[in-house]
Amino acid sequence: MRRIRVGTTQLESVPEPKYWHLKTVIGEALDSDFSVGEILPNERDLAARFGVARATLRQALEQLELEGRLQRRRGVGTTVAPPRMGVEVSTTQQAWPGSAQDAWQSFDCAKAVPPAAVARLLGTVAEEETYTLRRLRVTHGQPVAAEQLYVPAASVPELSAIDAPPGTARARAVLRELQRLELEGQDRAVELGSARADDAKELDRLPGAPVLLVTTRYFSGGRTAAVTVATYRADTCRLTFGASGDVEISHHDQETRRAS
Amino acid sequence: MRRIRVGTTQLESVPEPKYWHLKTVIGEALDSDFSVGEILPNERDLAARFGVARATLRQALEQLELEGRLQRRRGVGTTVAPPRMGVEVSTTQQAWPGSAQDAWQSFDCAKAVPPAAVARLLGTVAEEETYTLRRLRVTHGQPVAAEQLYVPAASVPELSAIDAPPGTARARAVLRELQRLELEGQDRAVELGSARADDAKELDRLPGAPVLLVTTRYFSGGRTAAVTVATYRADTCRLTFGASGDVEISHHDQETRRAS
DNA sequence: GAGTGGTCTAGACCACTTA
DNA sequence: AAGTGGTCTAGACCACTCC
Repeated sequence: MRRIRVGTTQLESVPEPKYWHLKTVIGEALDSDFSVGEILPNERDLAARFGVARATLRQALEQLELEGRLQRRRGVGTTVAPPRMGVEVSTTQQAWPGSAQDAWQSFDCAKAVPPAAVARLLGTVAEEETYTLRRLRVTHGQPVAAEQLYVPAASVPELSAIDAPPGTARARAVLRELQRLELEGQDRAVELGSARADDAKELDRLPGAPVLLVTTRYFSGGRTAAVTVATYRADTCRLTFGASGDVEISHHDQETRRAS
Repeated sequence: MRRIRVGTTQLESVPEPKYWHLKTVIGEALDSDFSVGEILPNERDLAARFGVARATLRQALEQLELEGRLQRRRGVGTTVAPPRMGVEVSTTQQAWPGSAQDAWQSFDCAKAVPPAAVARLLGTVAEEETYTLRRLRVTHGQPVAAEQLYVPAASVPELSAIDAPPGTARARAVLRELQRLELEGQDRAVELGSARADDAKELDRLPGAPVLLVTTRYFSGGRTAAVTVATYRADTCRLTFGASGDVEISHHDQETRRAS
């Protein structure tokens, strides 16, 4: 976009996009001139101040929000976000969901046909209904993840569908039955996704917000006995595997000064 | 945006954004009418076909790309992306970087002052120089991750700076010294980030592209002996922790059909 | 040079929160 | 009612790839 000239000789072309440059400038300002929770000037003011269109300014803010440095709320404003919180995901010794106090609160259970992708993981035949629990993970008073737990009826044979009506009671019953099985192993995958409408609502985000999808398989009796798909807010969470949850990490400045 | 009316009574307001609806429609079309690698019509055509502005159409495509369903390349076009590849990140038994064939190829090593965030993890004093290796991870012929490895000089006391000049030779020397230490434990964190310019270039993406940052700490002698920050392409990678790397997972359809 | 996706503009209106 | 961020438009030009 800008071209640097010395005399009349064009030395270097700098096609660095405006929004990228803006992001850098604002990012540095956040480090030096703002503190956590502070509100920024509104987008129209900022755009005018930097002499760019609002759409361009927004592109920069979007990136900063993606990196967890800003928080924007419609009707309210843009604030400086606190550092991402470390959310433990590993649990060194493997355990069924619902064991002990694992920071999740169940609040619904129905029988439903799982998405094709989940059915494939479970190894169930298409259209087969499974228990489908819904749980929410709350940390420091903030909802950080919504989870869908899929348990084929075959995994909990002693649970009759008549035991409890759909709802929290049945959710507890399913989790209780799972504890009785021997957990032979588990498996995790993390990928980027965008929030479905229902997850977004529970996580207090807009639909389509970037999220980290954590898919876990639980093995028992030589089969996949259960599968969970957890949707973590990507803006506020850093998933930790091990004991690093208590350490402050911030990737705000990634540049490295070279020496030799 | 659209309002559904029966007679003159407004029954339900559907403020679902256009781009969100578009994303759904195109997503379904991808499942039924397109196969992996196929090229879509260009953005101007698509926008006209759906009767929206190009910016709106792009918002939908951006989301689909974020979810790993599309691949867009400037000057070329938009193609249907293959399912994300599972990339093993855990290594069940812990090991130093560079041990055995771990799919990483080192190609540089310099001494430099690490970013403040990394220095904090290492527990080094500010401005202290550390060995700074750069590695690339290639899977199926595709670069999937770029990594920065930080090793304080104190961790490899037997390595004299004069041993080897900066470059691949010194990189090998540092890794070799690390193997001689006893690894007492390691630690991982995963979070969302955007690609720095240098990483983006090596990963064949534009700067700012969404990436998964994997930060690993290696413990030895009661200290943090090394830290790595790996930048994985979020569009093409699914990080796996365990043995699930070989299984096909696709989160294209997440909807669940309810029953009871 | 033609065609693609990437950037940018200057407006408009909408949905939401707060006072 | 005022002010915020979210959505959308209709254009323009740029950087890149490929023929």
